Amino acid sequence: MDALFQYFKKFNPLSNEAEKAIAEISSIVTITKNKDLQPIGHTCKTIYFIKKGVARIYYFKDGIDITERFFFENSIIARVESLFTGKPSRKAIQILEDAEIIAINSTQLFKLYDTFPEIERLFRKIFEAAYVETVNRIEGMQFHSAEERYNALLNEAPNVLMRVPLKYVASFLGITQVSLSRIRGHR
Amino acid sequence: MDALFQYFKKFNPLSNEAEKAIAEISSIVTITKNKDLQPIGHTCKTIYFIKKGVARIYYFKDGIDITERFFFENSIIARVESLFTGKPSRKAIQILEDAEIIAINSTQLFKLYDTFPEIERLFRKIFEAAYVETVNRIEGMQFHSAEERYNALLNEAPNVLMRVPLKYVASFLGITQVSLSRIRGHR
DNA sequence: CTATTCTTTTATCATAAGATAAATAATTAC
DNA sequence: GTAATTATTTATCTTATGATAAAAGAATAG
Repeated sequence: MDALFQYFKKFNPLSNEAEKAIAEISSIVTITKNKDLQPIGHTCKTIYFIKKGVARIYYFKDGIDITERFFFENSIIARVESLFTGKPSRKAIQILEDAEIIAINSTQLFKLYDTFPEIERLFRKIFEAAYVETVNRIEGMQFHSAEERYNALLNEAPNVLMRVPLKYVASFLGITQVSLSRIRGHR
Repeated sequence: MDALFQYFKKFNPLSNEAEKAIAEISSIVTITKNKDLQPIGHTCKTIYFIKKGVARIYYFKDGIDITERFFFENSIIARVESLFTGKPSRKAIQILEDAEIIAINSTQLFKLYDTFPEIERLFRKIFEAAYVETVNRIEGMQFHSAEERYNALLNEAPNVLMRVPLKYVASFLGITQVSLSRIRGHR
């Protein structure tokens, strides 16, 4: 649990009572490679924090498996388009390396917002930062060739390429696996 | 100002005092077509609400003008990657139709968060919704041909195509103006 | 109202990436 | 440790989109 509170400190340090309140609505989950942490079609009622392992959010478009994003140690995962709307998600969370995860019950968390403004502020800041990342990602997707996007990934997040099967990286970059392979063989 | 408070109601209704506090840090701006509401390089210290008019956020990549997003009546604009990080923005906000805009001083707004948790909650929800939109947009960008993206825009936001010069739409879709023109002539 | 500028379309050619198939290479299961 | 499965690469062919140039059309300024 300590890793989580360390992570929180970067956004908004919490009082002991607030930490305790979050600990009470959280649990530790260990889950093995290739398992789905959350399936497609379920409404997201949990915010996850990865202590160890790798995960991705993925969905199917016209029967093709598409990776929306990868997640590594010390980050928060949630299918926000479900979490914030209450609608079922068309996306799943899959574990790509055996993982140790902290699961925070979001229904109870949102209730804590009323009694602990500091918790509301914390998660406001966490999701503001995630929003910024997403906006920046759009910038990287507009008007860049597949090769440029691959090279950017190689520079900015080489761990993705080292820890994740390329077939998942391809759809994340918005190209086919074959194209990715071609690009990697530079031309 | 009323249009703004009507808009807020959809997210989190405010007390009269909170509305008054926001009114005090806001001002009305009228600005004409083609003007920049905020230039590139400035740090975003204002959250705008469009009462009337159209705007876009744009930036230059390798000297090419790229539209990140369009904004119409009854929506909030801010260059969040600057607003939430305090760093200067590489993006500008340009007015595409003579506009009437409410400008909220974000520095003062963020101070109000301490005295009015309801205001913090309101903007948390506004930006959560904006975050969800952005996540959904990424989905539309992965693995879709330019033609599919054009048709999606035509269905989901025909007002963009009716009120905005096509040269700006092209970069928004991630294609050249010439390609867009070709697609519009269906092939 | 005319000239100038800006926007959109059309045309041609070049190229990056898709589709499909098949060959290697690497993992996993037994 | 071997077979079976899964992942990656290589090859060929096709197609969508980029780049460039030029023409047509629309908007704006004087």
